[in-house]
Amino acid sequence: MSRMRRLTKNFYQQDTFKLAKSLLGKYLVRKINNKTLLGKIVEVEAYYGPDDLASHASRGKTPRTQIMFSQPGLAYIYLIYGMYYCFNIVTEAKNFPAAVLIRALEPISGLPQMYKNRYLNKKKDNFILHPSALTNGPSKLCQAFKIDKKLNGHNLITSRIIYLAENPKEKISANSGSASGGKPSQIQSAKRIGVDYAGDYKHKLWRFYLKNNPFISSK
DNA sequence: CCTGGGATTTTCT
DNA sequence: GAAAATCCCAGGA
Repeated sequence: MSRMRRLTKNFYQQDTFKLAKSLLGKYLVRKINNKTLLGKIVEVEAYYGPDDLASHASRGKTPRTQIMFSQPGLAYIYLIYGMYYCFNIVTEAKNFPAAVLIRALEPISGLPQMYKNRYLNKKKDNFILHPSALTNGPSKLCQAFKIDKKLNGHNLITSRIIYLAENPKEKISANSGSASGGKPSQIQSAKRIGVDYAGDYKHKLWRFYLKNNPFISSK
């Protein structure tokens, strides 16, 4: 793994949809007890503005959603279905609520720890599973990377324990899957998952993923 | 391949 | 009190 470079403030100041697509191929870095977990982002969803009925912010500023109205580059993490977390990156200037949900990663390093984080206390045979099962869903990747509400509001631009990075060699366009000279991955747009209640907004093609990537959560 | 139900608790009505 | 930006497992085709 060649040198990683942390993404800085200006990266997060792009508009939400550009940022969502730019995130594909970037890396999530998580430090726990001096050890590093690393995953490549392969699937995201945008939640945009006060009118987006799929967004928590469509019901206004509340104790939970106030972070979405905050500055770009913060982590928005919430509990879902009583037992899972989802990890988002806040976008857009203050008072305009928007965020990008990270839906799937390709696990890059620290896989043994990810297995532990996902399957501790469960009677699964860890090593039968394909590695994609570690992080091919928004709450799976939170388990694997030990992301929970303690990190809500964390600043990804300055944090030493959770942040985003890029590999300068992959600057133009992300490569998916194997490293051996593949063509640049294409970005596929699709409907967002699990938002059937969102009226017209359920049809928006605001999910983005790397085409044919084996680590996405769904086609 | 697909469909349906249970887990579990915060959040907002 | 209902719903939720999910996951996992069982059962049927």
